[in-house]
Amino acid sequence: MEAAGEVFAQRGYKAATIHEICQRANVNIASVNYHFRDKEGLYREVFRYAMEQSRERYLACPIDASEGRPAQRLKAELRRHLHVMFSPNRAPWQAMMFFREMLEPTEIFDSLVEEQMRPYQQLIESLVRDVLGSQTEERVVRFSAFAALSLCGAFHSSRKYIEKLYPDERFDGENSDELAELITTFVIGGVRALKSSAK
Amino acid sequence: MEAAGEVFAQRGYKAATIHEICQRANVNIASVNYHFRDKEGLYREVFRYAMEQSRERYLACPIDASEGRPAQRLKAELRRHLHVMFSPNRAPWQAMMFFREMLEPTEIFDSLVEEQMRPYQQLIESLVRDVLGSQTEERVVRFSAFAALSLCGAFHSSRKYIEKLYPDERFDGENSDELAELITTFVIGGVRALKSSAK
Amino acid sequence: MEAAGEVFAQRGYKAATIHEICQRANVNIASVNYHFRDKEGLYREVFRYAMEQSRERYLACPIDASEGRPAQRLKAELRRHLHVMFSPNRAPWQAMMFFREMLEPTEIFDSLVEEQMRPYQQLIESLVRDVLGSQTEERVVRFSAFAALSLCGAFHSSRKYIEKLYPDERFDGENSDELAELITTFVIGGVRALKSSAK
Amino acid sequence: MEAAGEVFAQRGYKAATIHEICQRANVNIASVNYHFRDKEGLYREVFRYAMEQSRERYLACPIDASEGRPAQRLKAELRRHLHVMFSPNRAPWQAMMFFREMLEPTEIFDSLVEEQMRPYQQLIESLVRDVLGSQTEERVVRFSAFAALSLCGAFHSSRKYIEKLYPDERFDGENSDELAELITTFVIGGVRALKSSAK
DNA sequence: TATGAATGAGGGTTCATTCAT
DNA sequence: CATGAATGAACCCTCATTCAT
Repeated sequence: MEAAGEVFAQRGYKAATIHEICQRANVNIASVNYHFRDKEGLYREVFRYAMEQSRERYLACPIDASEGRPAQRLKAELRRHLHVMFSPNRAPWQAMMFFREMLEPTEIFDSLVEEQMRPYQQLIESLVRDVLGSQTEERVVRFSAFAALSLCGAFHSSRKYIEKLYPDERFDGENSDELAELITTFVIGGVRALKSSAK
Repeated sequence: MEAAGEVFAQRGYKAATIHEICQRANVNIASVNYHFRDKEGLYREVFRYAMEQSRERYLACPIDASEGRPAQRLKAELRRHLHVMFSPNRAPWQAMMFFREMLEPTEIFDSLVEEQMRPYQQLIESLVRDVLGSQTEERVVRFSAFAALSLCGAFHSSRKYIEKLYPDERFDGENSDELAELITTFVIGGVRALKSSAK
Repeated sequence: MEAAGEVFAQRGYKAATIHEICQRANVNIASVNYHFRDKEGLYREVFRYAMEQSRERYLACPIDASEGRPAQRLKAELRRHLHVMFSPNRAPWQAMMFFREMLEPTEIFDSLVEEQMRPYQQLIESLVRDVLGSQTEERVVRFSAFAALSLCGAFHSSRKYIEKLYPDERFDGENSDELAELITTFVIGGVRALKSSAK
Repeated sequence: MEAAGEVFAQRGYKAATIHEICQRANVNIASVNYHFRDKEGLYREVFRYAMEQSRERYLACPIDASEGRPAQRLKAELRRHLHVMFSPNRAPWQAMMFFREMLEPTEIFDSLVEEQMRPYQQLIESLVRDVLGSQTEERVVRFSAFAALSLCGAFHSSRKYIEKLYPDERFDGENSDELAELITTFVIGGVRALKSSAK
């Protein structure tokens, strides 16, 4: 029944109907109320499932370099992040659900932030801090980490827009490596520029 | 009836009810069908209205620098962009509607892209091209322009998320100037890094 | 505004909308309520108008023979009746409205019966009585008159059905004369058969 | 829920409300949409049901004479037809629905004609042909068959009109036998008259 | 545990009518 | 007289939920 997430992702919580969900899963409509008590219960469960899978995915794809110069380590981690995000065997609905929660947070948003996003955000922050030096203003570190991640996310969430804007260009999974190179280079450049200007 | 956009932005097209819309506007429910024929007609009209306002806002805030070094001109334009986006008297629902269209495009999305976003995208591209040099690969120019704009957008659209992540930090309109400084510095750094690596 | 009858005839009283009516007549919707007070008021007026026109039409097409043998006179009158009914310049909606009233009588039905149908029915009855002889049972006379008229009406009201049943046959206005010949012959034959059996 | 046909027959498809239907049947309004998907779905089903019942009714009332002279056989069949139509335990709404379809055909009308009416029409035609002789013009046969059946139908569908016209006379089920005698005599007379004139 | 039937709340839409201009 | 705007009632339909089997 986890494929019900597709519907939630595609339509949003309110617009998604358990009718469509159960039809895709070839189960009875009433079973939703039996197993999850509520439509909301189903949503919560699907969300938990998505977070779990997301965590596993990061664990399954280990950090490929914990050594090297700080900038190289940040680059490597961002490359991994992009790789996971654009992974072809990753259901695209999971990212969609996360995005929806950011636009209109429900009560579940808290757990998403705390359990999933903050830890990763802090990992990126530490890598950024290594690049910028330990005595850098915390604000700048946070800004950089957020900028780096949101940039990665933007290329994923705005796929449809980019497709429409540049029909002959491709900034998606098909040439994910080249995209990763562009993004990481850009981010590192941005981070270093902040380092220089902070002096 | 333009304040109906708030509901569309907050709830999404399907989940928004004309009941709530008309209640906020203190008008009869049936008036929607009279004036706009449809719920969809109302949505279209609200969207047009948002685009119109957005255009006016950019015209009202004149470009503050058409001279100076290329990087300075790009910085100035991004600063203006951020200033317009975080403008306190700007209804926050407009950005929200645009964002929703990017996530799940309707038939309206085309006009949004062509009339509103592509022209501005091209303006940024030309500024980026000035920084990178005219013989830069088109792909890199496009990437940089999109990255710059999406970075600005990210700090606006993820306000709630940032608030939750860093309750004591502020990356929003209240200190928009400082944010603009960080973003523009980051972007210029990123663009320059691409320039260097492309050689 | 008399062309509004078309809508009433085509859709029925309830299903007809004054919107469609006023659109066809190129007038304002509110004018209906101004001139006729009600939708029902409009209907009544249109009905009156139809009855008036129907009367005029019969007067305009005078009885072509008041002499000859009784059977010939009945035949002549039925031929005239069919001729009027299938008259090409006669709006088909008038018959339709009358038929609708027969299926679901409203308060206007009474006046239709008394002012319009009963007089004509009595005219046919008298012609039938001439054929059958004056001492014929009243019941038989009435039956024959009704049968004759309803037979004429059936070929008009069931046009669509006949078209579907016999796509290559035509029992309508285009060869109204031949149809009249068939019907009148049939009716006279029927009436005479009743005369014989009554003995 | 088959008693919903009463409402459709009385009011017509558009004017009939599922509210009234469900109230009569003492069921929830939404159940219509659950079982028949649509108001139209309900209509279709009710119509099918009516046709089914109509067929059964004819089977239940066996042909009472397959021998005798041709005119006697036609008479017998018409008598049976009238008997079925005026059968006291026959819901009057079924004829009404058929009649409505003839006046304003919907997409259902086709199946009504093909499955129900054409076969019976052809039966009557063959009986008429026996009376008239096999080398009679097809057109005359068709005309006679239609005239015979529409005459039977007219006395049923115009009951209310006849009641108003002759309040003290009765041409309905109560003395159905006498009516049948009148009609069949009339029809045979008409058919024979056509036979004579065709020579 | 699973399923088909039933239900009530709520949503969008239509439409006749009224009102102010 | 004419008209555009506004309104409330009513209708069909969807959908989450409950219930009996």
